[in-house]
Amino acid sequence: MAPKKPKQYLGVREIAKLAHVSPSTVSRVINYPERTSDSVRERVNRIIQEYHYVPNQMAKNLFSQSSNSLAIFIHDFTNPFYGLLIQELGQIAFKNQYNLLICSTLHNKNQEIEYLNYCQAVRTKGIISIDNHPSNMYEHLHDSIKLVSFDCKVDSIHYSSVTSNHYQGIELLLNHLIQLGHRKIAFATVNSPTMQAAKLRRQAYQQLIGWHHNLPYREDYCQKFEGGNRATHSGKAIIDYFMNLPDPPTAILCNNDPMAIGTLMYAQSVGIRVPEDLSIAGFDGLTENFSYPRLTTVLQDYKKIAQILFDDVVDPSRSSEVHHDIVDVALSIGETTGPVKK
Amino acid sequence: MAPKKPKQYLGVREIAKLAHVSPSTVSRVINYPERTSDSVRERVNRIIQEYHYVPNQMAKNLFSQSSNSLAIFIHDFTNPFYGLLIQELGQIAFKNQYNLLICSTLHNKNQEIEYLNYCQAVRTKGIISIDNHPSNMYEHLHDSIKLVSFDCKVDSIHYSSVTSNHYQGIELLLNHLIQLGHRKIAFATVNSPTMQAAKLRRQAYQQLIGWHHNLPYREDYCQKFEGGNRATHSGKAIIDYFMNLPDPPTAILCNNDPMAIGTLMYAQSVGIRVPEDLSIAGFDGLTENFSYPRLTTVLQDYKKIAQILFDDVVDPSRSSEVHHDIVDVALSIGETTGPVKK
DNA sequence: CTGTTAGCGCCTTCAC
DNA sequence: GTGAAGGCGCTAACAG
Repeated sequence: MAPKKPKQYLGVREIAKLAHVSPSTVSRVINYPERTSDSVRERVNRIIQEYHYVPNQMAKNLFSQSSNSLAIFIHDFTNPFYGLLIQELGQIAFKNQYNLLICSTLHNKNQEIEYLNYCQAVRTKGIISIDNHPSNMYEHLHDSIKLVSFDCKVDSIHYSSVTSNHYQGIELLLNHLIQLGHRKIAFATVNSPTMQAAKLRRQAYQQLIGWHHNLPYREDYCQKFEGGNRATHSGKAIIDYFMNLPDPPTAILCNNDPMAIGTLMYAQSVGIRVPEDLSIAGFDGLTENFSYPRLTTVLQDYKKIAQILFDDVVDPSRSSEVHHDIVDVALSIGETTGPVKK
Repeated sequence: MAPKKPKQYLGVREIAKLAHVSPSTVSRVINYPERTSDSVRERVNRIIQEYHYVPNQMAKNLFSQSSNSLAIFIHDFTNPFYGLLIQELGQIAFKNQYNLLICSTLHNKNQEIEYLNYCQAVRTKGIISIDNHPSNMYEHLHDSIKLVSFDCKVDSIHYSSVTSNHYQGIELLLNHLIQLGHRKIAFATVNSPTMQAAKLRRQAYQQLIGWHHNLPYREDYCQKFEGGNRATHSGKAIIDYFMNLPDPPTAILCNNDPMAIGTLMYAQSVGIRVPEDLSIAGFDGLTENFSYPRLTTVLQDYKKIAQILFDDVVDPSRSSEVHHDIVDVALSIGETTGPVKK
């Protein structure tokens, strides 16, 4: 039979009529083929293919009381690390027959609430909240909706969370720099109060700096700069600020890769040699954030993070209780860090 | 009443019972409040709020025969430009009560087909295909599903498309460079055969180079390098190749911003001054792709693109026929292009 | 192995 | 202005 382009969606009943069977037999052929006779199965399947029958998922959903969907709440879609994470989540979801609903909230509280309502309306299985600001918006969330957050602080008693081991990352960077002889290590953080990851990294720096060879913690070495979309742009401000201090640092840790790359580029453009004059390191670990020379940075294990986020939401053995996972990171030594200048 | 966390989803019937009205009255209060008396409306609304009643969207969908959803087919999620585009699409969709289904296909044909099937199963209103490779997978797509593609070539008779005016972009760049005195202008393209945008940019370069002051088209000035995720990494190869030609160019156009930034960084790291020794320009126009010095590039109008994509799929006055829109671009002159060295 | 029946939760005629 | 009845498309229990 020549395939025909359908003009109108067919239902089980039409297919049943065409195959001279009952609707439930059609349903059975699709869902429990082993419970049907060969002859009937073949006949029905032939009709299904010939007419391009596609079962109405909405009816299935209604019946099963679930939409098999996961919602992703995210603010900044243009952050490539989050892109990678969502892509990975998409793959995992696909394998498990889930689909991903994108709720891009752009820090709009009303939008957040409307999306949240929609998630309940479609009986979403779970919500994965990425880099979302703390909020009490989840208080009326239905029990059947699991919520798990990445890189953000929510009600830790009721909801699970996953985060990279930012502390470990900073420690690895500091160890590396100190081995290279650095003692004057600055930290460029971001001024966004909502980013939990940034806060943790900054705290790790503040705590660890004193424990390594008893370096003094200096206020002037830990400064806030513009982050988010404009992180790379902060490079100029970072160099201008730190290199004009009376006692400038010999190494600068940046809160994330874009900031580090901006810093690197600006340093080079004003004649500061990296790493001969200044060492620079980032945090995130995206292959796309490649630079010349290659950036020393901390790699986050996005695959593992995605898997845990997914399991926390759909795997019954995990989702039944609240977890707070911290995922190991790894140091990636590039060419932007080197021995301190004598 | 103290708000109570629901243990189980309520239906119209429960609400109706609690408010001492019939289910249809509850439905009417929600959908046609003006057709109800004040007293009943208030009473029902009070119960709805008190019990956090959320109408089951799946039942509504089943009844309305539509899921009010749009699917986005995309390969590379980590491209920030596509992130920006999807974010914008998400905003437009939200305003119009649509939701976005993410189908991240990663060049996997089977996955593409399964997603496509799912889209039909949920009676998706439309599919927006971003940077997708040409394929005949759409041939059995149901008539009610509108398809529109961005930056990719599909069956142009049956499906609409939107694309930036790549030709215009290249022309603006070439005019700019020629005004600066450049005559030896190279083009670094990508080796991906599936990217329609790259192909159009390369063709524009090849055609235009001869028309501007009768510059000769030189094979050796138009070369392919690695693109996609590793575009930035191509910087070394680009510089190594072009600058070692017997007659090296004075300006390099790159197919996209990441390539241009990689080229810029590598050039600087090996002591080539930009723009004094070499002019470099990109294409895409993302604020995140900021560099020092600031990159000369072509800005794509992602807001307009998103709006057209959306309208092509849901606006009946547009979606009823096939459109092929080409969106104007703008030149953003930065500091990586300058007068040619004498 | 197959057909009949009922119902998922909602909406919309149609009477009253 | 309100209630009763039927159906959207599918599936699962229950007969045969």
